[in-house]
Amino acid sequence: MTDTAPSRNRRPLTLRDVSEASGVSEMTVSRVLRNRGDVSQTTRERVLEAAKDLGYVPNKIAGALASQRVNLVAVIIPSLSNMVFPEVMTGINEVLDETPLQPVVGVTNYKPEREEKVLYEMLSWRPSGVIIAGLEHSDASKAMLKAAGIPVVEIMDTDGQAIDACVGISHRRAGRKMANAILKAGYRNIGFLGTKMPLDHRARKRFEGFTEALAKEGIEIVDREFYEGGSALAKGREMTEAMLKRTPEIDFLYYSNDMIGAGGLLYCLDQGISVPGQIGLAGFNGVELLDGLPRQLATMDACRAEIGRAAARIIAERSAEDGAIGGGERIELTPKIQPGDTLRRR
Amino acid sequence: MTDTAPSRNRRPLTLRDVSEASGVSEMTVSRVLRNRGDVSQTTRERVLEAAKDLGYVPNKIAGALASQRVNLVAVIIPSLSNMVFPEVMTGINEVLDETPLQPVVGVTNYKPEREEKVLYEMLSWRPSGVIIAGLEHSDASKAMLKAAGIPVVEIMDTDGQAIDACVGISHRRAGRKMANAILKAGYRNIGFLGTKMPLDHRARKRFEGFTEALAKEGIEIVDREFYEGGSALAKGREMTEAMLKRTPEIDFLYYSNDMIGAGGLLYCLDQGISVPGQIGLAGFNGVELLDGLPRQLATMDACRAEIGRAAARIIAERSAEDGAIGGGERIELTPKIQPGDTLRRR
DNA sequence: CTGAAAGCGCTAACAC
DNA sequence: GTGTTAGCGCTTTCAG
Repeated sequence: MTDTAPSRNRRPLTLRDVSEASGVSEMTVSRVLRNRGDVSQTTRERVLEAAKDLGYVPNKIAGALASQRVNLVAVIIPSLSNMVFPEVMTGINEVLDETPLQPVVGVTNYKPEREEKVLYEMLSWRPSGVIIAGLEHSDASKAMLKAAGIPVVEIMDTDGQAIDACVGISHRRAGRKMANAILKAGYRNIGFLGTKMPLDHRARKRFEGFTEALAKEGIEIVDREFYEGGSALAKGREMTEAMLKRTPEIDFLYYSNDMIGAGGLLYCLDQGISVPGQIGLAGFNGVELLDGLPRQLATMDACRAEIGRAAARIIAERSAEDGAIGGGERIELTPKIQPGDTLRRR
Repeated sequence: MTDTAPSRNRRPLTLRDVSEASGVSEMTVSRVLRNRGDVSQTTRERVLEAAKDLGYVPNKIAGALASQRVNLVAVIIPSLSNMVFPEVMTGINEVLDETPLQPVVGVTNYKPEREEKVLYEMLSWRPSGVIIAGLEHSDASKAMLKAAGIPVVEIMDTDGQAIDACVGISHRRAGRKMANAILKAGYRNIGFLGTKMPLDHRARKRFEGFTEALAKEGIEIVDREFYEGGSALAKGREMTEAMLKRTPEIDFLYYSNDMIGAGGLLYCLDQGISVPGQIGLAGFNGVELLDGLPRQLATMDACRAEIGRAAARIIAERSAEDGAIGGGERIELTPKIQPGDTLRRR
């Protein structure tokens, strides 16, 4: 803090510093640093060396203001601790890495008011595009997205009205598909276990599609249970135990995600319940994380990485064609059932 | 795309638009929107209404350039799919939510050259501070961090020389501690299972501390195995099987993370191996995710959330006192052993 | 191939 | 309380 204090509050270097150090005009320095326009080999080298010597880092704020171009893509998702969104991010990164675009993520914790705030904050940096999870947003959020004048891709879900482009799966259809597979396998006394989150619209839609398809065959869920908080694995265990004790005639358990499903599976194995003979089980998501359990849980791949890739591609393409908006692309992917070892085969 | 095409390439609204719409000077509009300085109640309302009507979103780029202030904190981490970094993020968010600061995350995938690129990219937005995982960085990265003139907090690890501030645990000490606990429990034929990643310095340091403490008691690891890629749970199973077949005298398996440890645990239970009697097991990280397994794996809490909180606090404090740099705070947290059910008690 | 001038949209620092 | 004047550090545009 005294004699050897690190240079504090040092003025950051500017183009002008590089210009003076290299004896080349600011403009030419700028051209060299951006690889724009023709610059002679000699000046180029001189500039590069000066910049490196000084440790110059360009100021993107100024650059963005001057060029009216910001190579940022806002990515707005509900959660990171979910295992599903990191995979979406991977897909997004994969595509954006090939472009000048950079993702910036914001997390909403499934709260509309947080989404609104995060969105406002991100839009105020004037990104080149927005990738946002879900089709349900507050009116204010929708208004902002429409007014932003940049490409908007809503991801994960296709059941509803998109603002602009949209990439995802139909969760309603996914629920129906699983219901039909379960019925076809001969199960009839079905219990449902899910999260309490009323704002997880995709889980809700899966549930709706599920019950709807059962209803079509004149079947109703015999029991249901919802949880919140805590370790999903442990919760899956507890809920399964509670439900099986309460409703012993159950022969199938449908879980709204793989983690609680895995908990249930472990419980059943512990109890010596025969799976999938006595009881069948299924989850949702296809999380690779769980490969390695004693049995492979039946599940459905949510196409996470592909959703990320497709969304990023849309932004990248439109951004290349000068930020055209309103393309309205709609990509519905088709999740496949992975029967694993917990869904009886007929 | 034709008649009802959404307004494309609309010029974004500026302060001037709000100024004109409300009949108040740009400066006053700016004051209202930032809650700065005294503005009469009437004009304030008039401005707010105009801004809302128009759907004005301030341009932070221009604001940041003019004020030389950017309320962004760069957070640079190796991975998101790890379960450990999301928890660090949670801690960071918790603290920054109370401040005007906003985290922006960059992911390096454990690659120094990517770290360099991500860092450069982020620094070029002139953030108020940097939180970066690890103490090992390329020379260029170190130079950038030193030259940036902003608070830098290196997190997760304290074994080494920090650039500025530092918050974490000593992984070497953590490794030693676990080794001593294992020896004290009476195990002598110890195998190690870890990741192949040579760039995961923290795993490496744990391993070093571990073998060092064993050596002090004249003991050497009897076998070791490293993996890469794939589902950690499945890999843990496979590696464990391979090692136990190869080296049947083993009585303890130390895993470099909880996921492979859990795989090993499941394998042992499958095989009817008595845990922790016949074989003891331990992992590292204390991932809550795994609560709910048939047995609780012995592990060590890495203090992830607290690390995030402490790091964010340092940035927030220094940022409040005008971005002072070189504070050099050093916070070493002490991870505790959670013996769970897989470490014999004496 | 290189340079000079004029902003980008906002805010700091003053006047009034 | 409110308005005016200069920039912030870069890039665009146009002239050489």
